[in-house]
Amino acid sequence: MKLKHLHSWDITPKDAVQLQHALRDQVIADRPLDLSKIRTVAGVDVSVKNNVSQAAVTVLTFPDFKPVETALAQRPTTFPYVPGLLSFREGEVLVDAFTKLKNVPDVFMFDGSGYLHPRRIGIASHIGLWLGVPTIANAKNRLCGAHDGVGPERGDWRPVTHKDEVIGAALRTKAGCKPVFVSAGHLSDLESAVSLVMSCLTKYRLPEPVRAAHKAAGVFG
DNA sequence: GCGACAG
DNA sequence: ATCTTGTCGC
Repeated sequence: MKLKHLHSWDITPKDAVQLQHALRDQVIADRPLDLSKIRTVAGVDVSVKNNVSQAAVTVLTFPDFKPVETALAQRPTTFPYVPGLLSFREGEVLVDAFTKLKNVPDVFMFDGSGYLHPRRIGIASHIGLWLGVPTIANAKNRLCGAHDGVGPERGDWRPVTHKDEVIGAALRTKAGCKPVFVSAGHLSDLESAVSLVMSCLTKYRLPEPVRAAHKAAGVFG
């Protein structure tokens, strides 16, 4: 698929923060998704092994999760892991994988945060600007913000707030397991993101698109 | 100053 | 993220 080249990935952590401030206003995180029109969903993930990053984008049919296509890409891992700057560590290799992707899905589900970010531009939102296609975020841990206790049943959730703003949701995707942190990416909104994640659950804590991408990224070839 | 901190 | 077997709990 074709991507929009918005900037270079060869920058310092300090300049990356400035770039986030310059890009944040372009992110659309208040646009509802029409779940009834979604026919394909792609999971996005990156694994790191011996200083080599491998990106995986796996497209699945929705809502039956049949595999359609998986695009992979590899690159030396250069940018360090800095909380809040994950998109600069995984962005370039992800763009390589997206460029190889033939089937453009209706929405991309990232393993990481989106609007739930100190500057409201986590990896799902940032890369969403390059994609120009709806994205949502599903993180396994909380990057920032706070929330009250989440109920014990699958589907229970509580808003995550940061500086008096609701930026995401702590969602119980499976009883007995810790919640996941859902947020809007780009061209989506929190409510739609929570609905889509819930619609992508089977018998595990993580939604199928993310599980599929994680599995594909972990196996080098 | 101290603690928190996606993957 | 990654290093790693068995084990406790819903």
